[in-house]
Amino acid sequence: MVTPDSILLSHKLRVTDCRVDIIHQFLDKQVALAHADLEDTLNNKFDRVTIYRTLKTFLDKDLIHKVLDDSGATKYALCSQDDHHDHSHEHVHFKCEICGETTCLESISLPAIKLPTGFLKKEMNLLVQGICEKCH
Amino acid sequence: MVTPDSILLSHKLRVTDCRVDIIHQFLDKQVALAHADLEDTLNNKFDRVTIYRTLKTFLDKDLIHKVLDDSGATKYALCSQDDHHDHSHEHVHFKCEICGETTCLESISLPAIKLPTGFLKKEMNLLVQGICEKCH
DNA sequence: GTTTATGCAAATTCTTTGCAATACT
DNA sequence: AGTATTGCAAAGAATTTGCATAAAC
Repeated sequence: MVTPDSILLSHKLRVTDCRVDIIHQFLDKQVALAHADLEDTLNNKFDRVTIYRTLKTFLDKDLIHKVLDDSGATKYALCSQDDHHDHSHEHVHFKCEICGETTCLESISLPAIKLPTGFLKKEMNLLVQGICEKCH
Repeated sequence: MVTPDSILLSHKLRVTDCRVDIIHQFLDKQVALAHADLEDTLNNKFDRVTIYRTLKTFLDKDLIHKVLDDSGATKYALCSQDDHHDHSHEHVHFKCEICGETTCLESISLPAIKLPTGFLKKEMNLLVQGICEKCH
């Protein structure tokens, strides 16, 4: 079973309140979160700086990844905990222009893209924008 | 022929030095530019604030569009000046992780994506990251 | 002449850094 | 006990706002 503690331990990170709470947020809400979202939800339980540092640590340890967004704010989402070995970052995300939420569309796979000669592909991110089921 | 002046006039914007210079940058370099890039290149010719406001105006008038980037900096590129009518924003961009440049791959078209029920697609952006021809 | 854009100053917001105190293993 | 994490203060970037001056039409 996937819990904040098991995620932290498997990534060789110490179990602290702040880290557990932040992972909880990602597990609960199945949407991408920005620093400000976490600050709001955890309402002053932790210092703003601690949240910044926690996100950076998670990013370094490949526990979360950045989610593209055109709003200017950097958003993050949990990396899939299954494929620890092949660290494929092929993501399809959907951003609703009404509620602003970004959801990860795990079910959809990215089609192959043929790049011009000389270009080497390492990672692909597809962001679809429109209106989500809830706001429809 | 596409000139800064013609672009400005067709978008019902006044022709000013700052606007002309910024459009020149976009036409010259065929890569996405951030505010800081423009500030550097135009080296103190215009106030930092004026560049911010110019970018916002261009964005509002659909003269430029945001280009997705995971670095945190907001990047922009000219909208294609041909299809003024069908304002399709289907973009494929390539970001080199060595030089950091983002190029618009006009030649590549985006494959169709089938969204789950209830989702309405309006815009799609594909960002491919890797190593570009120059840095190869 | 009227309207819009610019420059400057200053206010906000966002993010990072240093260091002592605290919590984790 | 030893190492990593947190909170606080403060510094540094990035972005926005107000207002008087200057430029465009």
